[in-house]
Amino acid sequence: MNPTMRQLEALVLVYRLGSITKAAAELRVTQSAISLLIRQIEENFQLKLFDRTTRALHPTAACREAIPAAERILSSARGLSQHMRDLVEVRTGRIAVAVSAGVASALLPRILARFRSRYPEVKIDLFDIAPDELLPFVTAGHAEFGIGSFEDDGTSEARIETLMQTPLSAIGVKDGRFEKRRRLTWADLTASDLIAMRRGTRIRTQIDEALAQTGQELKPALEVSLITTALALTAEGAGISILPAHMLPKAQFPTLAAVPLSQPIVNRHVSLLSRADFTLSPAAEQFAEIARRALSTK
Amino acid sequence: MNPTMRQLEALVLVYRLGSITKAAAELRVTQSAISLLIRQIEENFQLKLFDRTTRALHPTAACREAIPAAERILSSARGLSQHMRDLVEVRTGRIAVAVSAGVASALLPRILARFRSRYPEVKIDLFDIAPDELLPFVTAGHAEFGIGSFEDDGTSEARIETLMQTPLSAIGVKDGRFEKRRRLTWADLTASDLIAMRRGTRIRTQIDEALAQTGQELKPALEVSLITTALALTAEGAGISILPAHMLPKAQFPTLAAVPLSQPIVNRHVSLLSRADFTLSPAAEQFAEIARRALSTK
DNA sequence: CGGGTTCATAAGATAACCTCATGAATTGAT
DNA sequence: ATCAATTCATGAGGTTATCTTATGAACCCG
Repeated sequence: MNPTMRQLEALVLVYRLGSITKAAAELRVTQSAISLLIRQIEENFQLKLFDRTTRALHPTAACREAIPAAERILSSARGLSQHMRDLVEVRTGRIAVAVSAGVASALLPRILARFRSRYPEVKIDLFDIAPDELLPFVTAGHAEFGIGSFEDDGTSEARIETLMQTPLSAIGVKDGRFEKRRRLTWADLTASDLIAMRRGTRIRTQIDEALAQTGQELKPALEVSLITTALALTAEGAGISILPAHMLPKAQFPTLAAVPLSQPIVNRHVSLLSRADFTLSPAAEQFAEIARRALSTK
Repeated sequence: MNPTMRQLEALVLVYRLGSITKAAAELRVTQSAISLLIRQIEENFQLKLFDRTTRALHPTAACREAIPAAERILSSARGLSQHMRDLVEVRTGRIAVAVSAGVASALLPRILARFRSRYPEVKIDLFDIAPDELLPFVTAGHAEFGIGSFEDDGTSEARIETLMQTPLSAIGVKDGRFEKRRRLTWADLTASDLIAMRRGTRIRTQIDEALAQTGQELKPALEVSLITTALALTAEGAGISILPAHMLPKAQFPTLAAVPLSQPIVNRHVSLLSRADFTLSPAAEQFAEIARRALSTK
């Protein structure tokens, strides 16, 4: 029969303190409890571990052989507990996060900075992938959760929480007038050169569908694949980009401003995606919480 | 709080089998017992270890981190149990034995051979020391027990058990007549050249005291310090040695024979000496047992 | 949709564990 | 030498842990 932790604890402590009474005091139990534990472990092993007169207490050879093993076991158990506590208190851990490219460049840096300053010990595996990949990637378990814009396709495998919702905006060069506008309509843009995402991308599809419902149509001068391309072109004066406001990283493009578009207002969601049937690790939970705060106060 | 062995056992088994029910079957308890153990360890750690729907069971990241540690702990515990069992069953161990020189050469070889063939895994530290050293050596804890001839000085620290008792004998060369004698008296020897241990040795002291009580006196032609010297001299025809019969190793001196001396009979004891307040290890116990049998049947 | 499977949970039984009270042996001080 | 103090052992009794039984809920599969 295997010894219990309690028995090993008693064994080591009695050995170290050379006394049942002292060991009992250390463990905050009565002397008879320890006396019993020692007897139990001796019965388990069918072996005397201490030669004890009423006065003195001497470990036997067998005891001396057992002590190192017992100490190893106890310290491993304590180490395990400590490690688990560290995980709970996010002093250690590793999380895998998937983000769509747009989120990665515009929103993630701030979230990441906050998280890393708060929980510097946690390792982060960052996967910046195409928006369409987000859902399967997380569902397959490659990442604990994902942040980005994607369709809720209704499969119950995923837990989806909307973190922020920003209107599609016109992004143009600050010229003293443009950035003062509180609002623009789609119709206001007909005279301008427009830069939009290529047909087939999620953003573009959403725009086209929304405009079609109001009998309008987007006629971009330029179509691009990457958000940063659009922004760079706009910054160079090539035209006005049509993008969700949150996708403009202000630090990176200080000369640009975003003005919300109305009639119709087309909202883009940024959501947090995770597997419905899996608990987030404490570290991931904290990451999600920081993402929530960073994006909701915006 | 530290996890219990039982909890770790359940954790590892559930992880390995991917099922609470199967783990329960393996441990011969009900499913609910395991369910409870898992919940307990989760509460201890304040951490989900398995994401479980009613159907499936998935280890969390924390669980995967815990498993190796848990397995180490369990296998150490089993290793410890195994080691203790090996000690009990004398499949391993190490014993320190002290013997006086006379015993070492004449009696020990046979005991040792038997013990080693029966318990080949046990390491033996053999100390062949002067008879006077035997008691302090064992009392000081340098050897688990000793075998030899010594005075029982009455201090209760030692446990003394007489293993054999042999009369002092005349040891001479087999010449067709000498070895046929069943018995000789001390008086019979007055005409012969006698070889005895030097004055001051225990054997000699005992002889002198016993003879003095019957008004006799030993007048050796030669006095030596070592038993083998006496035997070698006798074998070379230098005279008759006066020694306990058991001190003649027959294999080593095939030409010699021992004839008990009477009037008076002077008995020498060979005893097993151990510390009264210490338990013998299982290996030592077996060694003592073999010594007992080897010497009593003689 | 119903039988079969798996996990969760509540209640009760059993076993493990601890405390309390007491005794025996030994030490050390008077 | 005697007596108080210390230390360990042990038996009785209560508390806590642990297991079983019984049942329910969720899910899968045919």
